[in-house]
Amino acid sequence: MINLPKTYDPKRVERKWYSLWEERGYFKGRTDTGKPAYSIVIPPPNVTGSLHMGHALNCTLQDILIRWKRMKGFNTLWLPGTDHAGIATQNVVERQLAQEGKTRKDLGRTAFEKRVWKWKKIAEDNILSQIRKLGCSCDWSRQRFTFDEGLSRAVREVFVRLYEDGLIYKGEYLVNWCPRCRTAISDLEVEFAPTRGHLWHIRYPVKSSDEFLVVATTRPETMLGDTAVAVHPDDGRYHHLRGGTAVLPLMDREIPIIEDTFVDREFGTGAVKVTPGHDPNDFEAGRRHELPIVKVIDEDGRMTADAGAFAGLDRYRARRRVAAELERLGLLEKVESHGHNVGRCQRCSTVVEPLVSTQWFVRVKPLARTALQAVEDGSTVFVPANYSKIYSDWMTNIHDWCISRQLWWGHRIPAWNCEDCGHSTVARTEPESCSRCGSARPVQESDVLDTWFSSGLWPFSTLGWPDRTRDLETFYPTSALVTGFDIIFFWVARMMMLGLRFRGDVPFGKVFITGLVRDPHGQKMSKSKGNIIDPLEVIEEYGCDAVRFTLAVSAAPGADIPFSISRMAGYRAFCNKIWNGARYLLLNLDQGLSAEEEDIGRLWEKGSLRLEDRWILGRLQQINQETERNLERFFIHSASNDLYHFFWHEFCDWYVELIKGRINGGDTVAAQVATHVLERSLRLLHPFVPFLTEELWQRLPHSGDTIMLAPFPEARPEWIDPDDIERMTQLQELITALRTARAENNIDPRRRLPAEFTCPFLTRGFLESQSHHLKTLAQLGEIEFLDGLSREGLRITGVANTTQFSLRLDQAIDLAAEKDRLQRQIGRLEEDRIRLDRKLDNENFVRKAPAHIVDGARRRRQDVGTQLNRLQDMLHGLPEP
RNA sequence: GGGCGGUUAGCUCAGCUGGGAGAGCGCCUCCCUUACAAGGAGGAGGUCGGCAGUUCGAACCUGCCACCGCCCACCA
Repeated sequence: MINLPKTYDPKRVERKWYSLWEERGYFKGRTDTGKPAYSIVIPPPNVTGSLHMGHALNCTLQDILIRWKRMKGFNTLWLPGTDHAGIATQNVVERQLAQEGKTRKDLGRTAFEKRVWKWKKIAEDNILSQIRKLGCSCDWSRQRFTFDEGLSRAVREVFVRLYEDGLIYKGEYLVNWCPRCRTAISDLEVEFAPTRGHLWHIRYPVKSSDEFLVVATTRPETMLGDTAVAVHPDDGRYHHLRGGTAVLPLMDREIPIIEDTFVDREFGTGAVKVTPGHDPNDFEAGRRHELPIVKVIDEDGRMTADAGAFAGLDRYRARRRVAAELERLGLLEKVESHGHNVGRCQRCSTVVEPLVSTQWFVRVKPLARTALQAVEDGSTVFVPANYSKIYSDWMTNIHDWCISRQLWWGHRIPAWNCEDCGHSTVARTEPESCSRCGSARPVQESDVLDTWFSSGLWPFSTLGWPDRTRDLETFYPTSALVTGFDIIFFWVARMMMLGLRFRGDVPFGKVFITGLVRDPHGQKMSKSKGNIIDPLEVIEEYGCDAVRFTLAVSAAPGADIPFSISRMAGYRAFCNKIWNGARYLLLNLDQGLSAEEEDIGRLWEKGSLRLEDRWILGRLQQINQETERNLERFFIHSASNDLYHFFWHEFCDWYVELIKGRINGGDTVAAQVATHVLERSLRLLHPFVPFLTEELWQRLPHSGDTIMLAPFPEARPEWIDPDDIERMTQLQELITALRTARAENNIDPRRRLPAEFTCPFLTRGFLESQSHHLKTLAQLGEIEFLDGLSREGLRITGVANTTQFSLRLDQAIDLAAEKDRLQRQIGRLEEDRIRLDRKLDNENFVRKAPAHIVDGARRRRQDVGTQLNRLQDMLHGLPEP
């Protein structure tokens, strides 16, 4: 006897199967097969901590795709790995050090790097075990890390080639600087937030005049670095000052009054102080007008020696002091409250300081052109499609990318600076001498690369590039990328540019953009709100398959996902339902029964199948087709939802209930069909709920070692018979109407009631053939078919489609309630009748609408008429209360 | 300042190519019927944000408006 517990126990099952799958090498991609490849590279999680719900969603979706394609016979590869995440990881470790009262400088670079590597190991082990707990079928033999030996080689190769092609340059420019992280960051790493501040109006004396030029600024401390005042060339108010000079207060520096169209005449006084050293606009203006740059704020956010009396002060302190000093001198005209955007460091929220420094940049325009083209011509397709516009807009307006970081954790820039002539020699390996002056004293650049530089290579660096490997040949370009909208620019765009540049082909054919996983009320999950749901905790409590299914069914493309615990409980129940549906069949099955497609085909041809068999087989084919279609277009929410409904509410609720009598009577046909449908359903469900389906599949008759490698079912459209499905629907509606009538009259569900039916001739034949089902599922006794219903005795009555029924009672019912029920039903039908009449009376509708729509309306109108007549009849037939 | 998305049942959301408004959870009634109480049967609940237009027909297409959210942008 088969021993299956009454409820599904995920823990036991999950432990068992994952290690077996992995040990047997089922996850491995191959290079020695003629099968078409389907590959995905994981968006590598940062080694900063543990996985959150977003990762769980992302991984689940990828695993669904990979498992599906694997079953479809593709040579699949899902390549896992992690990201060294430069600045983010360095910050994590620095925080740990701070707990010990230390800074990274106390350790020194080498010891600090060692410390980060130690942490990396811990975080990575943790992350990888979490990915395994999610059931992900990654090829662990190909696991990569953005900072491992091979990938570092790829990074150097790319850097050198870009440099040689003139696409990387070093120079002194204004960059975004984080004074806390003490590094330059890219434009993307600055997050702007509306902030309430002030607008200081400052009087700049005009040289050789009593006049003042009033400028407005939100950052008075930067005035110390002003090297001009700008007005609009068409601004009549200032024409008399053309070519003039202003005297910078506090510094007593003479600065020119320049004219430039970047000035907005409407804003403030129409005169702008120009600080090329600390403002992006002013920097540009400074270059146009060849203005000197005075750097008054340093890398720590303190005032430099060039800030005169304010040197050494923190920038905010300096702001207050400058304002106070101006006030004292009567040069502060007014201070207004002012709202504006302030940029902060993405990693630490410190207010970013624009300052001039020497950095390395990628000239991205040439790269962006190809990357733009590839999306326009459909080589890479975004799902949902509207993201391609967001991508294109960004690519079109792209600025050069600052790639150097003054950090310790990351790929050292492969450039060696000459101690003698200052030249940078860029090379794949350490050069013996300076490439310009030949000096033997080149020292490697201490800066590291932006972490996205290495992740931008991920789709090919992980496959062995720059070597020409079988892996590259087989799996590049990858098939799909699954990722969040938040890293389209950071990551997707860079991969597109670099993939096209170095592989001559897009890195992926499809980009599936997922939304944000939110808390059950649609709020963003965050530590401060305390509403974080830990994937591991819910897996522990509800089982991996329930968590996966919840994520899958919620994942409408591009939409955010409120992760609902109550919903997950519902899907855990679904897992249990699958378990018990299978359990029922297994407990009642003959061992050795064969339920392969050919067996069912023979039964079909011999005509041994009954209506319910043909119906469920037809529905299975339809669901199979739909699942395929939906997965193909990344409608994972629809695919999973359809399967849910089919398995539970069609297979279990109807089919299994319909055949119980046959099963008890030893009908092997029913057993075969049921087993077949179950086995196919498990395969269809496997990508979504891998553990449960494997566990059950192993107990069913089949060939093969694992459901993972069993073929994904292919629909047989010839098994879809619309007539069967239509008739079955009618039967279901009648049974439901009978149940409703009983329930609403509070009839004991166990009591069998004798029934009379009146219906059209054709329906009668059909119902007679299905009367056993009516008896079982609606708890009926004797059934009679009459031309008109008799009226004697106590009865409850009802109607479904064209069939009228009457159930004889031997107990009193609440006549008022029954009357009320009939009237409600009549009311609803009356509304339908009016609506349909209006439609059909409309000549235009009849003339212009497609024939099948008009026919459908006519048929419905007829049915509604019949039902109404019958209900009226019944209502009048009710005895007075 | 530009761009994108959303507004559907008490809650959270589906609704594909325009043609009888759906799911899960919650709520109410009945039932522990030997697959499953993490279950079964039934029920209540919606002017599909507003207005206008296109159409025989609009939750769906178009325009305007309102509110919410997101992204991008150098307004001192």
